[in-house]
Order: sequence, then structure tokens, then C-alpha cells
Amino acid sequence: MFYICINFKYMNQNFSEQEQIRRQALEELIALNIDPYPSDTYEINANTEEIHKHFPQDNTLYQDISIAGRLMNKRIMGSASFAELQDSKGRIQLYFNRDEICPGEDKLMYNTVFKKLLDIGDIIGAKGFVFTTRMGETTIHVKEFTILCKSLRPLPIVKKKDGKTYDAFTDPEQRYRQRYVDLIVNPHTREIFKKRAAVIRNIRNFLEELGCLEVETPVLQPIYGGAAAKPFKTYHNKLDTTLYLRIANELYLKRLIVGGYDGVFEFGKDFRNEGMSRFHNPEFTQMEMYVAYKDYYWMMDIFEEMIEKVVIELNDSTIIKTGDNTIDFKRPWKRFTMYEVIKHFTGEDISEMNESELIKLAKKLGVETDRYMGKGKIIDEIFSDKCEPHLVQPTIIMDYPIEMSPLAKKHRSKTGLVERFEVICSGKEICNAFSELNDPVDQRKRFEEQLELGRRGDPEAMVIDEDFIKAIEFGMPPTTGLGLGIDRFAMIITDSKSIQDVIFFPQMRPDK
RNA sequence: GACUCGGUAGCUCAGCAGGUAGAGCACAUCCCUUUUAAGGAUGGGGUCCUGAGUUCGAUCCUCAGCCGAGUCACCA
Repeated sequence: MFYICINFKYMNQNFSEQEQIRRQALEELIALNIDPYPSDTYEINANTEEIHKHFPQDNTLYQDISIAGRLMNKRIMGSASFAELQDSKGRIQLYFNRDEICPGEDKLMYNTVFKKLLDIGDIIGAKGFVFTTRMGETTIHVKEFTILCKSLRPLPIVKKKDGKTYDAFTDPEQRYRQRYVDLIVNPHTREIFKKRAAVIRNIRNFLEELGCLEVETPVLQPIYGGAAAKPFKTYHNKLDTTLYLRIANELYLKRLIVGGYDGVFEFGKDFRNEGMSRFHNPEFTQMEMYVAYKDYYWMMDIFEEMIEKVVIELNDSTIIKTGDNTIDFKRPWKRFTMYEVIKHFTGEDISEMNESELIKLAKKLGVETDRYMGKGKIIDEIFSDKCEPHLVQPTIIMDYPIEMSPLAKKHRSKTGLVERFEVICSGKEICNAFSELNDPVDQRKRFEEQLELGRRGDPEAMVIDEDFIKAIEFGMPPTTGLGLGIDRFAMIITDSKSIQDVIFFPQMRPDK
């Protein structure tokens, strides 16, 4: 009669059979005086990547190794068995032989501990030597193993053969909600986040070499500003005041330029209480930088240089395949003014148009407008709708209408425009930059125009930041600033379809 | 927010004119001293997303809800 002894303790707790069995194995280990969660350091002197890199060529190496990782597979063949160990670098096969694990009469470590009590997902340490099996696979001949952590939940087992993947753990919801499982089981996911980290590291190095100071500014702000967006609102009890989670870093970073730094930058989370999509997560990472005594032309050059360098560093080439597009980041990129690019894609010269003519044009082009949209916003709509999606290669679009850029400096020669540029790539904006407005009188006027837009109903109109005006009344040197969406850029670099693929824990509805 | 698709075992999925479910992997028992997604045999495992309705009977049909994915709309 078939019979499994399941401990009563676990019967009524809604554990699945596999969870019950693992909990029982845990108890049996304890009963055998084996600590399933030992605290000592486990000394390691090899990793899977190194072994695979050097071993078959020089088989005198790795004859006395100690390695640790997660058990990902077990193939028991009687008194000789194979398993797979996964560490942070990759995987390697382990060979277990009963009489070597247990040289004496007592075969417990092999027959019971290895064969029965060790499960896929457990973390173990192994000591032994590396050899090549008859099948030609580099393998660790294990002479001794140690349980470092018992796993109580079964892991999805992804298998591969001839480049085909079986039983892949692919359900996006589960991958995002249980990112730890995704990371264990899908090596590609770990690579994406290493690349993301490398993007940030390379940008940071570049900016430090440029002489900029990395700074941190408040996330909790009494007045949000620096962008057109809806904020998250929160409350500080002791101060009895409403605070907002920042939507941009801009106004604080410019205060630091007022304070006398020549260049500052910040990698920061910004928060926008708006829709979510594969391009939008409520919290996202932005790098903003401000450099004194420079203008937006200088920034265009520096940004091109920085991105080209980062792409080469990560990719060994300036060419990146992303989605259906092949993008070449090689300098110099094409540069157009906004009016030029609109003329190019719509055939319309809008440079002399007033608001009502623009509304008429938008209608003609099938671009929706709202009552509260000002001239700048309508132009932006036309651009976003009719031009942006066509711009695949990195392209600098410059000289924006003044109405949609309340923090940018008036253009030195073109009336009605500001010295602002964006870089569009793969149909999406990846950065936004200007010659910063440092005329406090003009700045106050611009804020007031925003108030007017707010009165007309624009939910994203900016509010006046009196302290910021005060700061620039003390005098801010001519400055150029730039914001780079790190998530969006990481999507391009890692060929990810969704922003959720480049954020470890994307925002999800609470799990029910 | 609108539309489309989906939610069945730990994982990947099948199923059904409406008669309370299947496969592979994983798991368990036994056999097996170099196997390669995958040795052999046997076996256990499911509130078929939730709730209501239709029905003798619903995993399946209807309605509502929850969650997710994709497309579109807005912000980066």
C-alpha cells in the first residue's frame, strides 16, 4: 500500500503536498543534527563563470575548489548522481558518488541527505575538483557538501534543449510580482538589470570626469515643480503640512547652481500620479544634470558624447537592435528645429500661426485638442502625434514654443521660442534639456502664465515656487540643464518591450 | 479610462452540445555507479479567479466583479 508520512503539523495550513514534503525534510534535517540555516561564512574559492572560462583548456586547475549556489536540478542514478548548481554567474554540473561522499559504512549523507532531503531550490556549498564527464561536460566531482539554506517552496523548472526552452516561467504578472523567482529561473532577467546598473555606472563616471558633483535633493516637497505632471500627495503629521512626492529634481538642483557649484547631477526617483502603461511606471528614475556657464548647444554636444560612449561601453558598438529598429548612436546626430520637423512631417509651416490657426490645423491633422490647451501645448500635441513616432534614429529636436517651457530661457534670436531640445529615439523622448531661465522677472511671469493655464483647467500646469524665484533673484549663472529618463533608455539598451522589464518591482495592483 | 484577449496542478498548457477534469515537467515510492530539457516502473496532487443567474446539474453559458497582457488615449 502506498503511504506517505506527512507530519500533522503541516496538514491544516493549506500547504501544497510539495510544501509539506519540504517542511518535513526540514524537520528530518534538524533531527539529524544538520542545521538547515547555518550562520557561518562559507568560504568560496571559485565560481561557475571562471571555471567554464578556464577549465577544459587547463585541466590542472580547480582541483580543490569550494563553491556555493542554488541547486537547480537533480538526476539520481542510484549510487552516482548528477545535479546542477547555479551561482550568481551561471551554472555548473555536480557529480555525486555515494562512496566518495560517504567513504565509511555510514551512507546517510548520500542516501538520505542528498537523495531525499535535498530539493531543487536549496542552497548548498560543495567542495571537490573539476573534471570532464564522458559526455564532455565540465563538472564538479563533489567530495563534500553542506546545506546552507533549505528552500520550502518548489521552483518552476525551466529546461532547455537545442536552444528551445520548455516550461519557461513567462507569465508577466508572476514574473513582476515574484521577481525573486524570475531572477532565479530566468538568467536573461539578471542580465537586463546588470545592464541597467552599467548604464547608471557609466553615466555617473562620465559626469564625475566632467567635474560634476553628485547630489541628493528632497523627494518630499511642499511645492512640487520642474515638470508638467500630476503629483502624489502625502502628509507630514508633525509639521501638519501637505507634502508632495517630487515630479522632477529641477528646481532644487538649480538652487544648488545658485549656491555656487559649477555642475551638479542627481539620479533620482520621480513620482507621477498618472496613467500606467508599458512606457509609464508611477515611480521612475531620472538623471538630471545642470552645468553653469554653458548653454544648450554645449549640452547637445556633451549629451551625444556621453550616450555614444555609454552605448559603446555596454555594447561594443554604437549600433543597437531594439524591437524592430536598428539604432545607431554614432555622433553626430541629426538636429532639427521643432518647426522644421513639423513642416517635414505635415507639410505645414506653423512658425507664424496664432492659437486659433493652430487649433484649426490640429483638427485638420486629426490631432485632438482640449479647451485649456495653450498654443505651446497644441504644437506639442501635433509634434507628439505626427512627428515623434517617425523619429527612430537619435535626433535632436530644438527650439520649442515658449508656452510649453516655463523654465527655459528665451531663445537668443527667435521670438516666441526657447532654447530647449529633446532627443527622440525609437519614437520616444529620452531626454529634455534647456538653457535654463535665470531671469527672475521673466521666471515670475512664466509661472503666472502657468497659473492662468491652471485656471483654464490644465491639471498639469505648474504652481509658483516663491522660494525658487527668491533663489534665482540672488542670481544664477547662465546654466544648461538636462533630464534623462533612465528607464526608457534602459529599455532601448536592453531591447525591452515594457518598462516593467527594466524595473525590479514595477507598480502593480495589490495582489488579492 | 476605452476596446481585445486571458485566468484550469508548484510550472507550461490541453479540455468541455453544459454531466464536478487531463498531459509533460516538478513531487512521492521502488530499481539503476557517468546522466544531458527527457533512465525505468508505479503513484499522489486541483475552491477549473470570485460572486450571482440560467439549469436537474456550470470549469464550460449569461451578468457583475477582481487580476493580468496587448492596443489606443495622457504624462517620461
